[in-house]
Amino acid sequence: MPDLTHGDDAAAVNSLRSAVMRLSRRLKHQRVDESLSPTEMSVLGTLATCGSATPGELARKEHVQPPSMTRIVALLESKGLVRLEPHPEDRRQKVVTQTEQAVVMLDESRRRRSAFLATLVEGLDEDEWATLRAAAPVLEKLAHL
Amino acid sequence: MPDLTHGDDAAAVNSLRSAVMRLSRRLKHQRVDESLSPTEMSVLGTLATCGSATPGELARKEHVQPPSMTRIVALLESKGLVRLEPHPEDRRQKVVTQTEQAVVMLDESRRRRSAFLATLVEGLDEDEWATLRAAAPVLEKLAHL
DNA sequence: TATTGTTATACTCTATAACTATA
DNA sequence: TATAGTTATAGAGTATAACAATA
Repeated sequence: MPDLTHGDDAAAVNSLRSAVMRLSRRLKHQRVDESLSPTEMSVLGTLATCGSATPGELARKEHVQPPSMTRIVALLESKGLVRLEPHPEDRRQKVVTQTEQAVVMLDESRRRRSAFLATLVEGLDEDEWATLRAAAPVLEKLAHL
Repeated sequence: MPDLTHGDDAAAVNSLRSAVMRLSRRLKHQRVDESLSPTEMSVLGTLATCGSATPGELARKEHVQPPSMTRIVALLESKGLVRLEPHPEDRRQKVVTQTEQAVVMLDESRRRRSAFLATLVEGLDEDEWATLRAAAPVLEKLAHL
């Protein structure tokens, strides 16, 4: 448990916040599928790892309110990227599952995303990129805490 | 210049993108001043380092279109956080400068932001936090490329 | 009575297009 | 003719509040 009252740590926190906000604004524009928002992409990514989930679970994981997730899931279903099934035990809930089409799309899109980020990462040297690569899983953990 | 055709690098890029998007969504809600958007805060941060700039320069730095910056600058001025002066050499341009009030506000807010991020960072161990601290400046560089 | 999900509605932020003033 | 900034307008994404169905 880091001591955030320390000056350097506070500075790092501010630096991190600023960089994350700026980067996210740029990434928003680089969409795999032009018609899919970052959160919609993120939901597909989550489903790719956890298999399937209820709308409520997805809303909590993506830090979005339930009505927003309703809208997102409906849009993804209309595009054939997820399938909605009744919950086996609780008839209030639904189960959202990714379709084969979503798997193919996510896979196919990886190349394009890399292409854009490559243009940014090429501005880094090997050491900087190594630092960032090491930090990626930590950032993911932080985002999920 | 890293080789992004390599599988691990591509995976790191995806991990990075996902984490940055998720984190940014959460940070959006943790505002110093409830009435200031992330971009507005970011503009103040930029002015804190570069002193003053024209609206056009700010729009480019924040990766926002000029009309959006017009709105942001107008809002910041109405709150007494920036001052608008005529450009000394080009009467089409304006010079945006931070006020003393903005300096105080940014300073005062640092504690609060740290308080929130601390709750997340406390979920990391020392090594993870060290990794993230090292990556912060690289992320900033990447965001500015 | 509490919880899951939905519908209706409004708000915030940003973008594009068209305009004004200056270079 | 080109550039800096603005105004007007539209669109995307999200939130809150009120509601329906089920537990």
